[in-house]
Amino acid sequence: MQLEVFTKALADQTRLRILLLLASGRELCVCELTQALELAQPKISRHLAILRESGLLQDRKAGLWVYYRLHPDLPTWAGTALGNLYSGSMTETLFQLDQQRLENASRTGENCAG
Amino acid sequence: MQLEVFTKALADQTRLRILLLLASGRELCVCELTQALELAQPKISRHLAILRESGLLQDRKAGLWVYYRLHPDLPTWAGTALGNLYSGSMTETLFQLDQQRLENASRTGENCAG
DNA sequence: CAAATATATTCGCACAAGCGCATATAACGC
DNA sequence: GCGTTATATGCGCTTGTGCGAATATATTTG
Repeated sequence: MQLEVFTKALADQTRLRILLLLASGRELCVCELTQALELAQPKISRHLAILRESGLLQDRKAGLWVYYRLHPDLPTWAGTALGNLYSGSMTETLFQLDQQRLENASRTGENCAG
Repeated sequence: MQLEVFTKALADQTRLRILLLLASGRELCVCELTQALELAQPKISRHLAILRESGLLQDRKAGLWVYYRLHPDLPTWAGTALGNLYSGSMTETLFQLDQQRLENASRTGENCAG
């Protein structure tokens, strides 16, 4: 993982929001992300593709769904840096709401044909 | 310090190189940075201005020189994240050479009318 | 095979960002 | 005040980047 690739991947709000939801090591499918971020699906998919091609995320297909998680080969410094950014996100409403909507969606299990 | 401001500030190679040289808490003047990065002075100055306006750096004028350092009000998570990126930079020649050229310049004290 | 659902991709566009070059500003020494 | 050194800024240009809207590709179900 090249440092500049890493920082450029973080430099977009949508990608940052996605990464913070995955920072804990959690695995999420595209529709869960669209619900949590309340953004159009093509937009999410395009940014997920960028993160995958940058080596930050790994995807796993399961039937109709595609699950994304932090890439297991991510170097330690990168994972740790993400954790620091997660700390920094605690004071910003935007990111907090993402987390809440994610919890709500996975608790109620609503849609994604789930 | 807003998370997105922070990540966007890091998303340029020149700014990343500057920040990694300052990550230790060290204070450097513009001419030391131009020597270490081997880049044109106006380019360095413009990126320093971006980092200052983003709240990442603080400047201090001393006669003919302007010294830059990490902004003292930078939140803990930001400083720690920079430290992690510094770890990530250890495997990349580009950043290593910056550090070496900086050491050489400050050891020999060459120029900057020094 | 058809319909439905989940995800990915293409396209044209608008805007942001970085660049080189020239020049402006500021502080110092004589 | 004048020249010199250090730093900052303005300008035109080119490239990159994100966007919305439409469409394409899978996979499942009936």
